[in-house]
Amino acid sequence: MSVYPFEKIEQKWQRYWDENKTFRTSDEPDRARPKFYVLDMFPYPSGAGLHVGHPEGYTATDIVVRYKRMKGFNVLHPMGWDAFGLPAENYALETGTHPGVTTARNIGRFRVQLKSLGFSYDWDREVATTDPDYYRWTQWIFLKLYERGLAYQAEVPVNWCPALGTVLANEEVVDGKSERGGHPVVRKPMRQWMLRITEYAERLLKDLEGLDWPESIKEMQRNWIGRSEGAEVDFEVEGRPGEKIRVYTTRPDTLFGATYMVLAPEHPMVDALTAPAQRRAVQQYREQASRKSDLERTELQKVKTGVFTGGHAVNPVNRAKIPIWVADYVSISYGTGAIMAVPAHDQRDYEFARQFDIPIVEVVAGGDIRCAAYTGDGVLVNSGSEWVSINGLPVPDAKEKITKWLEAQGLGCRKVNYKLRDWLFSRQRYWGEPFPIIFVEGQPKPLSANALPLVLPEVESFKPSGTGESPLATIESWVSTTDPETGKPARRETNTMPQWAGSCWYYLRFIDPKNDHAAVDPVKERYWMPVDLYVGGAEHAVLHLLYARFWHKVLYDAGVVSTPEPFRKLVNQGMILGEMEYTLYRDESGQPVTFADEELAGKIVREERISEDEVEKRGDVYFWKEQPEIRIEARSYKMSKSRGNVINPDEVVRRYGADSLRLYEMFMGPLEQVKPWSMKGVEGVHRFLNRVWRLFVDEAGGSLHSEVAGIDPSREQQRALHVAIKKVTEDIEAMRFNTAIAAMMEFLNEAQKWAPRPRQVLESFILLLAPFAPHLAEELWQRLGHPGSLALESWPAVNPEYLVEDIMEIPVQVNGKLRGRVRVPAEAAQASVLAAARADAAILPHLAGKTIRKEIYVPGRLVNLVVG
RNA sequence: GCCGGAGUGGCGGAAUGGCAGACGCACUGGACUCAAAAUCCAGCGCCUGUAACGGGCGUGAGGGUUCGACUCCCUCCUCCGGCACCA
Repeated sequence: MSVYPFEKIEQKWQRYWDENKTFRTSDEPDRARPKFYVLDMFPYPSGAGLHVGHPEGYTATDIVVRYKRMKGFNVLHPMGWDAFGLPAENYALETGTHPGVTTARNIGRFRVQLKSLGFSYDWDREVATTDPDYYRWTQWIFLKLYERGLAYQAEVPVNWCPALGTVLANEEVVDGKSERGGHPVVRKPMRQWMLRITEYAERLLKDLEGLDWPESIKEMQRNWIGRSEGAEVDFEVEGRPGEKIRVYTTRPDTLFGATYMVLAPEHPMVDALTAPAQRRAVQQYREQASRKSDLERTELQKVKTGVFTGGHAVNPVNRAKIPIWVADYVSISYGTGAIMAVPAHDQRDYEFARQFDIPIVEVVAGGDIRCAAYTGDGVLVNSGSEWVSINGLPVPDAKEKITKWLEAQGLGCRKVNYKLRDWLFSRQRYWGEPFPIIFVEGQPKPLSANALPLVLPEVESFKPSGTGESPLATIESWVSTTDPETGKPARRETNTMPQWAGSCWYYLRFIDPKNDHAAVDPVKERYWMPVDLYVGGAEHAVLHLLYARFWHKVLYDAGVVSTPEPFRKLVNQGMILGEMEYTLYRDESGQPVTFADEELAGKIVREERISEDEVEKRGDVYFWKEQPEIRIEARSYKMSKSRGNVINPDEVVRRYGADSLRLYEMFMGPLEQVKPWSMKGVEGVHRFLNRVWRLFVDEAGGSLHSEVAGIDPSREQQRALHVAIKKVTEDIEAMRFNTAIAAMMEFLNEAQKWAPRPRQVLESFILLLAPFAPHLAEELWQRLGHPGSLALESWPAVNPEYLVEDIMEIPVQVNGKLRGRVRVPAEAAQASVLAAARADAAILPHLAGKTIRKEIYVPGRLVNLVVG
């Protein structure tokens, strides 16, 4: 049961902050104060409303922001909406409701929910990616990309669903069928816009080094970019003088071990190389491959497939003739689309060679190629010819020598490759930013910047056009236009931009959200950038963060922004799982069974939720108390509607208040970690807030508690306070919110014993609590007699003088085992501490009859006596 | 398969070379109450002996470094996340 009127207090202060614009950040840069820009990943305003994962990161940043404000920083902390996207469009398809209507409704709900949690955003800076005043500048940035040759068109396969008459996003395709309806999906090439992110691959890779990001995220980006060093080598084609096949390899040292060559099925030279006898087989194979999606190609990896073309290539190092195969384990989009296959030293080539009985020649000693490919280091063997030899060299030297030789002979060259592909930047959808492009006589032409925004037109129906084009293609009056320069007839681009576009630069717009002359004012940009702290989910580890970095670098090159990287420090909050669940399994006859056995047997089992006290743990395993031989599955699951374990933050706020929700989410454990929800845990922190309330307010709830007095605090009281100040300050700086809260709980446990309670100490404590539970803190601050908000009060400073104790208790170990403790004055010297330890009653028996061989004293921490 | 991260009481977690289990939850006992809830007080890793009070074991497993290891090094196991024919 609650004693403190959190509902009244929270509404009161939310209204106060709103009306007084307490958290408004001035439009003009404030050079007198250091700036601090804290950004949350803005949400997609879904119809389901906020889930408990949102407030996790948002509370963390809010604590940092409120703390920094009190520390005297000029803080920027904005919020907005990533509002384009598929769900609204799909909803429009089902109900006929305009996505703009749905989006506005959802934004309204999200805003109310976020405000109800007391986050200190500057709401005057709110932006939505769907607002024409916003996407005008998204389109403008696209023009910058286009001008710089970074946007181009290409024919690219899409997921085409004939039954739905539309193109589907990858996540809408499940096992080759449409997610909605289960209709077959095929791959069909369509004209698309691409962004040349590959041009920035090297910089995107290199600039990761200087970022204060989690190592795992940097590593994921590095893997995604996938830089490799190697060589391109030209192979002549036998019987076709002058024609060459270029391959890419990271192992030029193994050239002498190349026993065949593989071309991707889509390789342009396949036809020319195919011998008449093989033509049928090759054609059939290529057709088959073209129908497979990338996923199928890789998922059927158990058995490698391929077909011999009948043609041969000539190995440039020894003039050996090797057969040319076509196989789909080689991809056209990486390297040159052709490889030299060295089965002895490449796992994939090894499998293929085994499959088709192709010779395997060892060229690096160290493995046993009869059993497996050897990819390790070693010394080169079998690697000489009358033209060149690398025998006897270790792998790195062999690479170097052969590459130099190839370059000198004009047969090849050093080459760096990336796994990163260009970014497919168009979608055949309505609810996205229109491209500021028209086609005049079939040629693309950018609109001029002052023609922006190109507003999304109203449309009769959100049904797909049926041709695979976006619904925009059906609005002839919009598509058909004239070139404003020449007056010639023109047609508009009907593709729209992907959802990533708007989120690629929103952090810049927050700096200057109302500017209608520029995306962002350069003076303000230089003041605020880079973002000092960016918090969001790890699901955006690669795509959003890589795309945003790419755009940022383009804008940097274009002189629009002043920093090469947008986000200085990045933190990922961990997912919040549902409550712990204990599951008992029963077979068809209702008999309880141990879940692991039944899973293996593949039998049908029925799940039954049971409560925690029906379960007992033995070792690492949980058992059912009723039948102790039956094992129970104990784990927590991702929250999902279907599992019915979703926690609604509104409900938590209603029952315990926003401060309790905030505090609980921070108290659960380290921010970055995955952790299960526990309603009991919410009650725990709620009790803590109640106790804080009762420290200040009497039973009747009206006035200040009579024990709160303007007296001088004792040394012990000062000490309790300053220990808390130190811990909370350090923990906020390091974003260890769970231990900061624990420190405040420890303080409260002490302070509850005090009567009377010195007001000065209590006031400092309220300031410590304020970033975590701002509503309660504001209310108590006011009741202590302060007019207005505490948001800009100074953060309490630690006085180290209060941290030292007069007497310290030093644990004493004998041979590393704790045997007692001695109490000595704080300033005691090593010799006297050791003497006290040796003389201690608890220690003496352990020293009896033994010699002290070594004495260790860690000042203020511990004594260890080594005896023998 | 490869790359990251993590394994600590009944549960969430704390301690990053120096007293393992802070803080919270759950649980047990007590106070208050006609009673219950709330609140307050006390206890709470496991085993073991006991009169006060000890002793042994213990941070996924095994080994190593050190006066001393949850913490550092090596090998292995399990779980989570990401990538997966990238030549």
